[in-house]
Amino acid sequence: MTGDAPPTVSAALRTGFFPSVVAWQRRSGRHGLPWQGTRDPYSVWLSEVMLQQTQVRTVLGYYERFLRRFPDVHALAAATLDEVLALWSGLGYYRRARHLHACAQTVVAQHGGRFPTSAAALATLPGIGASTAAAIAAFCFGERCSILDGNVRRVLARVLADDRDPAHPATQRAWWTTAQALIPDDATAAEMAAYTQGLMDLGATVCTRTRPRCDVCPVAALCAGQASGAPTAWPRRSPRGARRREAWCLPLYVRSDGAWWLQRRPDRGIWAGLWAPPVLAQVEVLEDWLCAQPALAAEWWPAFDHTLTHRDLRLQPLLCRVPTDSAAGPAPAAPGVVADQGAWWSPSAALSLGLPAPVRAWLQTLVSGSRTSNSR
DNA sequence: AATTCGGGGTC
DNA sequence: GACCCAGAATT
Repeated sequence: MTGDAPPTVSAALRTGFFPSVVAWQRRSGRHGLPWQGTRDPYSVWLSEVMLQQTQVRTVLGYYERFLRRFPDVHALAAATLDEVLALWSGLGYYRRARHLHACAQTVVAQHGGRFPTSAAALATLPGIGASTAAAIAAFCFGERCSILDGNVRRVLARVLADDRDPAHPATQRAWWTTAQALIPDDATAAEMAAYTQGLMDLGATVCTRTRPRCDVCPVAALCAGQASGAPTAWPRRSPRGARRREAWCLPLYVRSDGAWWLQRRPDRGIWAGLWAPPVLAQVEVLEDWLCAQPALAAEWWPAFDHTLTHRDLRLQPLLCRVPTDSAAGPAPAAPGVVADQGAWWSPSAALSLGLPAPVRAWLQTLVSGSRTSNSR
């Protein structure tokens, strides 16, 4: 199918897709995930936000830990952002954690601690977009609304043999319309829950990216992609986006009497709100500083790479010691240090903070003493 | 409409 | 490496 018009949903699809997915989910879908088997909007919301752009396997450990610490929306709303970020540390897309916290506070302050019950109302809350709102509304309240995540986009593109660019907004609008049209007017709440889960399960376990298992697919008979014999031709690959840029990143680990100086990163940008050492973008700044203070020894540790969505970071850790009595005192006089945004932390305390993954990895390496430094 | 947000997994 | 993953917010 080509062009900008929404794809026509055939009568066969309109009548057959939904019940096939529902029946298949009940028989062969996933049922044991920790966020299943509940209609508690808080639990469902937490799982949906964690699962945004994140695979189930990655989320599993985080979800249980988070729910133990914050068992309901009131506990989460009463927490500090630092506590939330600490539990989110390593999961990435930290704006999600900030929105999660803000959303909990909004639900408590403006909705009496109860989540809105419609997708439209849910979508007005921080961090809840159209797809997440639909997931919560369908799972918890049986609303007849469709999700449209990466799995569903892939399934739809194949079922419709739709050649349009998945990244194009017009394509997304058309697929929202199609997805909605696949839901019967008389779908029950229980069916909506099974259907929504079934769409996710189908994309995750059957209609996979590289090796779709059309032989066990409940909608294979309705699928134009399968009929073509080459279902992996869809979804069409987007034209290459912007290439990741390389960036040097020189974290300056300042140590004093066993304590580490860490400071909170700005509210915007990479690793927003997390704790990290001062990060220099240019080595010259540090070298000038060191030349002026020959008594301080700086150690250069092996550089390593860390990939983000839009950056190829090349991290060059630097280790610097300052006099032993300063750990209880003021901020070190070092490049990049912002005194009122930082503090000294013991190793164990530091590792309980919200840290960027490479910072956590490096601190752990250092604390465990499994490596020796390259003194210079 | 295009960019900006992490980190980990797969092939 | 390329691509993807239960996307959303911002500009």
